[in-house]
Amino acid sequence: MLSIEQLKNLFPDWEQGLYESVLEHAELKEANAGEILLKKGQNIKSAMLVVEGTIKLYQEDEDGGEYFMYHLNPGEACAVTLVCNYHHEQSQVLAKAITDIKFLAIPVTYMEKWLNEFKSWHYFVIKTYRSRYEELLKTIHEVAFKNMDERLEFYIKKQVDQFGVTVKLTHQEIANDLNTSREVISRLLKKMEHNGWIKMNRNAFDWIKKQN
Amino acid sequence: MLSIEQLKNLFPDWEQGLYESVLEHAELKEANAGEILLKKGQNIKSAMLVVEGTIKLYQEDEDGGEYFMYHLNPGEACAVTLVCNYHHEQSQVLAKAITDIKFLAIPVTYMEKWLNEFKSWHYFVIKTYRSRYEELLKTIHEVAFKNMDERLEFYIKKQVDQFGVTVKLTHQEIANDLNTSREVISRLLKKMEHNGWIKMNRNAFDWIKKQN
DNA sequence: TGGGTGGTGTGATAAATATCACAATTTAAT
DNA sequence: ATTAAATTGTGATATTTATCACACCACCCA
Repeated sequence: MLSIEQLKNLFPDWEQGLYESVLEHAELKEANAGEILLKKGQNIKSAMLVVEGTIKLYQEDEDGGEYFMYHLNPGEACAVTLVCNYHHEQSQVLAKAITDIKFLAIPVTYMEKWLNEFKSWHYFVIKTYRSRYEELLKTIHEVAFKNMDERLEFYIKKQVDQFGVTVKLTHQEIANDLNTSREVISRLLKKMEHNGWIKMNRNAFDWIKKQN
Repeated sequence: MLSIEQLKNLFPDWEQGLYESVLEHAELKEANAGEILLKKGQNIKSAMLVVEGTIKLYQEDEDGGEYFMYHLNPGEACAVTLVCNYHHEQSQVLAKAITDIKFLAIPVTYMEKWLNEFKSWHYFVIKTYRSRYEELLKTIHEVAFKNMDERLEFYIKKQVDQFGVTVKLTHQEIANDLNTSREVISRLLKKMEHNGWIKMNRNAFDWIKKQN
């Protein structure tokens, strides 16, 4: 299990009692890069708090299409699984481990209990929802108003923020995340290379565009 | 001002003290159909709880494009304005009165105070965020995966749920809400008419498609 | 009653993206 | 080293949506 100091580093705004209750009742789980942590339609039985690694949240179409929404990092919670007051909630989204990860799984019963006991848990839940709500707003803005070239740039920048200037993704993987085809991404990346925005390698490229 | 009974009807899950505090500190405001209640980039100084009428939440592009997200009805709160703990938050979205409306404006200072005093306010805020988060998920699903014909059907159904089977909107208004052009909507509606899904009139049409 | 005005219909064309086909290249495996 | 698999490049074509141009029609109103 985690030490209370580790918990405090990850979640600095909590109350003392909350740390103790988390240590007592949450389960520390691990998953490997590539594992699906949350399927569409799956019943939610515990909340997920990221301890280590990165999780990707995305939507899935009936025909297998995907659309990337945002990443979850250590110290963040999966809003979808914070189903206070709602039992038997079904997930509308997918969560996949991008790296090897560790996370705390909190049974829904305790999530509700803590709402009554810990103010800091309340704030944490609200803060989580608010920040994810804002991520979704950005996603809608992109997909509703922008063409693929701009959406690709937006996507790459998120990858760069997350993992650094070397983006280790194949064209196909990017195309999946943006619900388009590999050819489209290949052509747009080639154009970015001509413009001097990226330096391409096999299975990866570097983002070298100077901002403004 | 409202009576405490009206408040209880609108927000049945609150504590007694919360009703009283709302009556004391919230301002009951009115607005006419068509009025913009929240502009993009506007500083949020009070939360909006709908008492009467319907509010439309949508996003705006830099080039004037729009995209409809969801409606707010009596008993619901605008998630964007529930900026607990965050001061000087800027709105990323627009809110417009679709009908004449009445709403309660709650100063941010009280919103935070109530988080400490009333459990039911906490639940209300969390519930609000959760339901709006889910609306945004649906919106992303439509705009990321569906063609305009399906998005139009999805849109019309939301209008029907809100205002009944007679949709009183011009093709241009629908086109604005879906960030497309009037011609596209006209042609798709014509197709729906041929398929027997709608009966068209001037400035309005009836949704007559039988479900499944 | 005869213009406006706003709403709708529709063809022609352009632009963005999707899809198909296949070549070329790099890496991994034997 | 040689083959197989994965990745990328690229032309051709189809589909979807956007844009332009203009006709037509209903309704208000001076």
